[in-house]
Amino acid sequence: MHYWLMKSEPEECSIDMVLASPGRKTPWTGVRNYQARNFMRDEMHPGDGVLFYHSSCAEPGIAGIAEVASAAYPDATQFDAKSDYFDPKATSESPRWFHVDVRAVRKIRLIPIAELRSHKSLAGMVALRPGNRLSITPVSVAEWRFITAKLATTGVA
DNA sequence: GCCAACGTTGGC
DNA sequence: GCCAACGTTGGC
Repeated sequence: MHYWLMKSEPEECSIDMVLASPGRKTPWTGVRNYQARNFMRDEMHPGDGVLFYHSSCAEPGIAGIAEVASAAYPDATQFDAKSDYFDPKATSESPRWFHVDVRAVRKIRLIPIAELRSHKSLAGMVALRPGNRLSITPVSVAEWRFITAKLATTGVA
C-alpha cells in the first residue's frame, strides 16, 4: 500500500468533476514527465491512497481523497494527432506514456498549500519541496494519516 | 506578471 | 556525453 499526491488543474479536472463521473472514475491521461509516469507504471497499485490536489488555480491545495482504481495502461492521447498530448515518437507497439485510473472517494474541505507548509509533521513532504513541479509525488504513511485523519476533519468544511 | 526550479533539447 | 539555451510548472 502506497500513498500519493496527484495534482490536477480544477478547470480541467476538479474533485467535483470526478465525483460526478461514471463510477467516480477518471483516466489520469496527459502526464508527460518520466518520473511521474514511472510512479504510475511501476509503483502504483489499485487501492493506493491519493490526495487529490488542485493546482494552478485561485486556491491551490488538497481538495479531496481518492484512490488508484486500475493498473497502468497506455495513454491513448499520445496516439491522437489532434490531442494536445500527442507524441509523434510514440507507437502502439512501444507506447511511451502510461497512466492509471483514479477514483474519487470523497471531497474534503480545501486544505491550502500555506496550511500544509505550516505543519511541522509535513516538513518533509515531497510535494512541498521548494520549486517542486512534479505532478505526482509519493506521500509517507505518517503524512497520509496526519492529513486525512487530522487536517481533513478539522476546520471549516 | 514575476521568478525559482528543473526537465528537455540540440549543438558540438 | 557535456552543457547552454529554452520551455514549463506553479506558487505568489
